[in-house]
Amino acid sequence: MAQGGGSASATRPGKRERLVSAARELVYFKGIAGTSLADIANAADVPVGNVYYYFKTKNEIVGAVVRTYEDQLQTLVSEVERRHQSPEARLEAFVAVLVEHAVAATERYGTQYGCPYGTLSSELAMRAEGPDPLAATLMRIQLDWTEQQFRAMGRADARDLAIELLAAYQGAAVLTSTLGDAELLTRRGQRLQQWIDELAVGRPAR
Amino acid sequence: MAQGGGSASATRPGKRERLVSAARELVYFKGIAGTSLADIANAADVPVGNVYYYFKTKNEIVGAVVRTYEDQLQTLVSEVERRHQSPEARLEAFVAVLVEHAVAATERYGTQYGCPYGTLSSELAMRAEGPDPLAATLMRIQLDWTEQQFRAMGRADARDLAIELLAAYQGAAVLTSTLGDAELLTRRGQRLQQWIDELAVGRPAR
DNA sequence: GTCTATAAACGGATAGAC
DNA sequence: GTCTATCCGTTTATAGAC
Repeated sequence: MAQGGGSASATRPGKRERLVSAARELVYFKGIAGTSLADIANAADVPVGNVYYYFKTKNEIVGAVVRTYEDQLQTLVSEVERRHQSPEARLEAFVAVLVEHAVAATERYGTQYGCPYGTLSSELAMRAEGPDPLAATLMRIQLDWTEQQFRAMGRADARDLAIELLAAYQGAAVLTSTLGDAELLTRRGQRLQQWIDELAVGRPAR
Repeated sequence: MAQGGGSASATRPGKRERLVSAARELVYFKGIAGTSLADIANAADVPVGNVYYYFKTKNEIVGAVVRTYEDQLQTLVSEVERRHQSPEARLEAFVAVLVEHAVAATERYGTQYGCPYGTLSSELAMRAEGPDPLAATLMRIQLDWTEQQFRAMGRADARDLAIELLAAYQGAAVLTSTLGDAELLTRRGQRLQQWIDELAVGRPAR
């Protein structure tokens, strides 16, 4: 299968990586359905038909993009765990990074976009007939890790809190992109961090 | 323009209404991009090419769908205001209806779908170049009404609370559809109502 | 006013030359 | 292993018959 899988030590950028990278960007901005293979190939500076040498189907490219996000999330939480000791500090840092990413995308381009994980997962869930495991993965990774932090804080309702936190962030991202208000996400992120703080201080059951 | 606009007293179902109704359903389940004019015409029992007699373009149909949702939201809040006096009761009823709608859609079909307003608005925001007023309308209507209720409760931070409430609901809808967990939305809805209760009781600033 | 037939463009995907 | 040329289905949209 071509020249090495994903994170292998390649000798150069590699067309496969370029394709996935371009696909990720385009899918984030225009959605899966709104992104054609020609768009991807064009953005990656790869001949159109040549795409099929690296991926047998469009869905396979989307799968690779999801895989990229999985890795990114894994790296993200590892980094957060390395830099912060307490679960509450880790959660706050996690929220901060998510918000930063979205804001960074906004500054690079004109309009306001939502959470990459959320929009991609939503579209995957919609295009699938029944429940789609691929659509759930990214959310579940975040959910599991967040729950773990709340549990480390001694919360018995860790799962519910994890759902509450992620839902709050995802919803804020939706409002941000639909209203086109970049500041909304930042403000909501700060309030979420405040909420985490309050949970950490005491108030056992809420 | 054919036989009467929207809510006029027509003599029969009418093809235009059938088209919009079919479009609304399909767009909810498959998204705008995932729904073709042939799908819509087929579901509405209208010849494919004939669609263009009623709508000049696909975007126009989508616009009509959005318009439908606007009316539905207007009816919804009017009904809620008629049935409930206190702002907190109104907010709780509003949340209850939103959750009910999503759950009803789940029971009619197999899989779990998100909030119709949210998914549609998100897709509209994504397909537009710059900020899209159409994408913002549905959210803004809900936001304004919700803010109004919080203000009636004497909250100075009414706008922030409105954003918090809607974001919490939208996020729960995203998680629900991506995880395929129907119960999640119901549970989150109950917690939101509880939260509204607590705000009503006292705790002025939070 | 209603519908059929069809155009024009684009999408994903393939065969096969280099 | 890399790229070109192309096929075929689908999609939006139109022209024009009834």
